[in-house]
Amino acid sequence: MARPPQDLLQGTLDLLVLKTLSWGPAHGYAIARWIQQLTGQVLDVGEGSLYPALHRLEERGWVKSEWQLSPNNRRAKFYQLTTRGRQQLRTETASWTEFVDAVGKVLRTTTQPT
Amino acid sequence: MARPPQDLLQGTLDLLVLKTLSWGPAHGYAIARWIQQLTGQVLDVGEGSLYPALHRLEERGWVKSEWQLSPNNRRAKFYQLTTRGRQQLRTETASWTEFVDAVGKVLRTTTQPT
DNA sequence: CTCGATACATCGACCGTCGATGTATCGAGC
DNA sequence: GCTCGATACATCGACGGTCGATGTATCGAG
Repeated sequence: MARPPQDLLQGTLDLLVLKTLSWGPAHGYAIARWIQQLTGQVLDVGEGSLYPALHRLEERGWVKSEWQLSPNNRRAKFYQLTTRGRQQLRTETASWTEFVDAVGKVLRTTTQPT
Repeated sequence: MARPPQDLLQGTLDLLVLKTLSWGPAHGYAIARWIQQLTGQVLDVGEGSLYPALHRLEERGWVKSEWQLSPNNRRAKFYQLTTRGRQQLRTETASWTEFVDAVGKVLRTTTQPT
């Protein structure tokens, strides 16, 4: 009933994934675990959300993928940012900041505007 | 193509509306204009999003409505927070903060976690 | 040999957003 | 009187992203 931070994930997943990939190439499973770990379980990216997102990003030309072997000797599809993806990351980061600031303005307001 | 802050509105509209109503009763049209004004046009709450949201909040018992006359002498439905709505506002504000912090953590990270 | 973790993927249901569209009234200006 | 823009409500269908469930397969540990 109480809205968990989960539901806020909307529209932010792409940004999160792009940012994660800016640290270097990675495969999906690792991305999900890093985000979860970094945020202390606050953000839990389900695989059912992540893989579609990854495919979406690839289709838009922001990432490209390549099959490789993970450090654990398992086959894994490694994703890496493209040039356009890097540009997109900048754009989305800026939008995110602008958005958070805007919401912050409303949350900090205590009296009715005239 | 570039994701406008608009698309981030997801899941935040309820919070925004609840907060707006915490300043005192208001009708839908005014809520939309206040948010738009406060954020310098960054957030543009369409009426097609706002009215469903308002009805949703009412159905959940977080706001209640009453027909009255606006200062301009037009009929308008004034919404006001209920006790449970006030509680909900607190909860959602906390979630929002937690979420923003979590995303911030990821955005501020520059190296791959181990 | 089994089990848990790793790793990929797809599917349908669900829900909220958004643009378009419609109605009606008030006050201002001509 | 008339028209027009702003005020104010509302609904609709299309769209898109998220999520839980489910399925597959492999590796290494015990």
